[in-house]
Amino acid sequence: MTHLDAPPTTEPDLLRIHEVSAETGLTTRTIRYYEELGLLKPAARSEGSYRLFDPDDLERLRFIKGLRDDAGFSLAEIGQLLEDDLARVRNRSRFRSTTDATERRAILEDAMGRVDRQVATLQTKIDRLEAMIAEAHARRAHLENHLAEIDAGAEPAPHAHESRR
Amino acid sequence: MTHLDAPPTTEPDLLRIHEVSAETGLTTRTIRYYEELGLLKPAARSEGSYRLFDPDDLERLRFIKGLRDDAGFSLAEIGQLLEDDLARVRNRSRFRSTTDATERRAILEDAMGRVDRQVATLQTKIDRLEAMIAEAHARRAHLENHLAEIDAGAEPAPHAHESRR
DNA sequence: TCTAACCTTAACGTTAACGGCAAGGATGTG
DNA sequence: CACATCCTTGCCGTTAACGTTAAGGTTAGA
Repeated sequence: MTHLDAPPTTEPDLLRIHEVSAETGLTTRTIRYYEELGLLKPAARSEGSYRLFDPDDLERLRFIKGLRDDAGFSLAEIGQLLEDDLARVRNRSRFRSTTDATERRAILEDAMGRVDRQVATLQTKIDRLEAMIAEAHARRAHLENHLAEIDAGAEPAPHAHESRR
Repeated sequence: MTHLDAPPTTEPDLLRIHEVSAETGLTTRTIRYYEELGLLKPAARSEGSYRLFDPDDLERLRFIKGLRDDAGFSLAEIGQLLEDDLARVRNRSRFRSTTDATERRAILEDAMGRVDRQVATLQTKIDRLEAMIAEAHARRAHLENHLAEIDAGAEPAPHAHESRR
């Protein structure tokens, strides 16, 4: 077992691809594939061209996974959503490179607009899902109605099949 | 006691695949593919083995499309959700074939359970999406915080965030 | 009846999203 | 320094979800 801590010589907490895989639950192949698609930037490379990932990259990968698994977005759609995120990261350096309050304001407001768009996209999906739930509830109510009729103990009206929806 | 309806010798409003396609926005190939996967039953066939669809089939296809596009479920997952729906349709004939109130109750309660499971599945997805929205709101709040600092005057507090690179 | 427009099955092609090698270089540990 | 592990870049294989002919049967209208 190694007893010396990693001395903070230069950059700390940079992970190699296998550790990132264990951390995110994505396979190394998938991570490389996402980079190939442009969803991720290499973060950094070691002397021997090993990929090195920082915490921001992990967050980004988890975000991608969430959009993919939980939201069911395609990688193309995720690419759109991440274009926003990517611009946000680029804005960080721009942000630090200026002290002009007006420009900083503009950058921040731009970033906020991007986040708002992400939220709107997700909200649209939620709305549709809720509409489907509402339909399901309608079906359920219909069944409950039948049940009540039976409990009332009689043959109900002819019920000429479904009417309009 | 109930007098019989007019004999439905020939069922009306049965659509052919192209009309169904126009009606649902799915291609004919897709509709046949869904049947091939078992997501849909042929409804009926003409003398020359043309597929004929009734209104229930249209509803089912729209439901499938909603699960696919809006909810982002795979066709395999949709198959699971529809197993419930399919059983529901089968139950209809069983339902009509009995007059035993107890059995009718059982069938209806079973159907309600299936609907409830569909709702739960959809709700799970909504919950995850809302969690992602919450994260986005957190990012937004962070940005707003920065903005407030700028508006309050130049250099803000040290800000022990992860601003170190 | 004849034909244009629709339908059938069968089979091969395509794209997205990876999985799985293979050949060779990089790293760290005894 | 030797060796076991990692990593790299290809490149081919696979599955899902269709698209696209091809070859031929069916329907409805003039």
